[in-house]
Amino acid sequence: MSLSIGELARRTGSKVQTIRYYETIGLLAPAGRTAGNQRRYDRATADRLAFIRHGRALGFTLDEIRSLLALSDRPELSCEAADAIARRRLEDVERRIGQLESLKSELSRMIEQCRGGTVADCRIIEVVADHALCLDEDHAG
Amino acid sequence: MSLSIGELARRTGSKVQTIRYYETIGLLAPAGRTAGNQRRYDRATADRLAFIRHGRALGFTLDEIRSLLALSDRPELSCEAADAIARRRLEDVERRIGQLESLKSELSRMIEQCRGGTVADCRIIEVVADHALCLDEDHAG
DNA sequence: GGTAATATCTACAGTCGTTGTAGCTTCAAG
DNA sequence: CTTGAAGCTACAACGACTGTAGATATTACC
Repeated sequence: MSLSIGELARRTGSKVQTIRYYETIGLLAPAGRTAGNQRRYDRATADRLAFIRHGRALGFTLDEIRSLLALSDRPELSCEAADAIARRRLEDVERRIGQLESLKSELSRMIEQCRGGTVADCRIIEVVADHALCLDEDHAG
Repeated sequence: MSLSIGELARRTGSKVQTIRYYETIGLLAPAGRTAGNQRRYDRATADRLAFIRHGRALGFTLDEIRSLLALSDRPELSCEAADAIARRRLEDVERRIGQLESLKSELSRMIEQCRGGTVADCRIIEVVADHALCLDEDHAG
């Protein structure tokens, strides 16, 4: 099984440039080349890329993914490190959800109070202008 | 009332560079200068900056803030446009919350199933490696 | 007035994770 | 043999800052 970069992109839902980018930052090893200098990929690289893309979809940074990949190459190690990375990510996600919930209620309230009319009495402009009109102080993103 | 850039930064919770950045992209007008070429700010600019920072905290992009600022300068106009911008932002926030909730449950499930041990049987690595192990297909970026 | 610490100035590079572009070469199909 | 798609490299752009280097200005204190 030998894939061109385009096919690999299609199968993993990546863009061609993204794959090349992963190579330049060392997340993927330099691909083998055809006589005409085009990259060819094997199964292992395709799996690795799928891992990366799925990690991204789960919200991990490329650095975290780098660590997870390093771990997955050392199956005999304790998975403590992987656990820590995932927990850190989860905390991040929870914090972000909290922030967004507070934004959501602020925005909803602004929109609800906007009864059309002119900018002069627009609640939206007013609230953005004056933080003190906010219910929640917590939206410091 | 005439503020140095540092004092303005302190009062609005911005960084000095951020204020200069807003000037270079035209979000703030070029500031007046002292004889020694240092920027000085009046009340109006401080208010404008507070508007921008609060808009950012509410999740608006700088382009949206630009529009909101333009509107706030034209109080006689209908506030329909401001309403539309806020609604768009709210939809965005709600979509983002949905995504993050799905990530959150995926991550929690991964962590919960990780019982220590070695990487070889680590649920976290396994799930990142194989999308098919996910409950929810929906965490696409 | 002198000096030292702090603040400000400009200009530019770096962050993160891509995405887009320009100007080539290579490949596959008809 | 030609055409068009796909690949190549190298580099710039995105958004919204943040950091750095090296020069100048201001302020506080003696």
